[in-house]
Amino acid sequence: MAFSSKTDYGLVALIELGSAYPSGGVMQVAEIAARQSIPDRYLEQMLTTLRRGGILRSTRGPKGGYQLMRSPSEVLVADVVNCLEGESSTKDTPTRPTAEFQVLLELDQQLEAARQSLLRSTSLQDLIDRRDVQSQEQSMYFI
Amino acid sequence: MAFSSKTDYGLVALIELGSAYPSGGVMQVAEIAARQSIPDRYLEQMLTTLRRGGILRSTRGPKGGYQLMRSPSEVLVADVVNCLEGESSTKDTPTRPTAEFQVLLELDQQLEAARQSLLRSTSLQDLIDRRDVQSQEQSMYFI
DNA sequence: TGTATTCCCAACTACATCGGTAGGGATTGC
DNA sequence: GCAATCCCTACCGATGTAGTTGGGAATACA
Repeated sequence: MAFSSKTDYGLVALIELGSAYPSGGVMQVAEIAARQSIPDRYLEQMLTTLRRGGILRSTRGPKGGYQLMRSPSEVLVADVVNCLEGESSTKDTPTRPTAEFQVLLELDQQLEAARQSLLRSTSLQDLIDRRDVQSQEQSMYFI
Repeated sequence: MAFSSKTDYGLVALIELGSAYPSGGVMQVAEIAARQSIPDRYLEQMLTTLRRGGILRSTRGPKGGYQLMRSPSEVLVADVVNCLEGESSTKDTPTRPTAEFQVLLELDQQLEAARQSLLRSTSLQDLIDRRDVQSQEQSMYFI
């Protein structure tokens, strides 16, 4: 049960922006899209959503772009995921009648709680660190 | 992030069959479907899948029906969920190139592991017990 | 002031999946 | 033989996913 492509794209974009954060931290859609080989006009939509969600700020015109509102360690993966996949509106459970369905509802809430707990315990900075560790390991093969 | 209706229907059907297990434990599709108010011709498909998955056994003809292959405490919710939603084949990750996507893949595997862990720690008998406890609580209101 | 650059907003499309319906066949008990 | 039951497979409409596209509005810079 993977993330949707929206969520994936949004997260990798934020990893890029988070990596740039210490040094100014402004990047343009086209730049991020090129580095990650994803469609730029599509990525634009995710960044717009993240801006509306208070995670990014944008500047228009030449030399414009996007940057993080907070530092990478203050952005939780849960924030991002909820922002990006909360999108498709408003499906509250139609509440099936029987006790059996009720039990499944509880089980489902248990699963969702576990998921949120993991997502809340991971920050953007954690993802950046993992990427850096991994890149390091990768380069070891060439020694 | 709820279960699909297939998974829901399959699980409630198994709760019904599990409750009947001590006393013979044969029930017919139409019977289960009526008790849970779900479309019988649709439920048929889920029970077929569960039979192919080795969770149910079936008998045809008059007085036929379905029954559990193992006792409810030997059937894990993980078995059922994997059987029912493993269905729609063939989606192996197209393996995105960058290190950033790799990190997301790991995170996703972490989430999936947590989910499976919870589903593996819950048996059909557990669900039956929870339903019974809940029905008990429900009836307390009428004292 | 003009113009290129960048983000902004919204509509449109192709395709897959979901939830369900439907037709007809195979087995079995009576 | 015949009715009950499961079995297999095709089909269908609605919804969601993964984009594409067509413009508009702000801004740096000449």
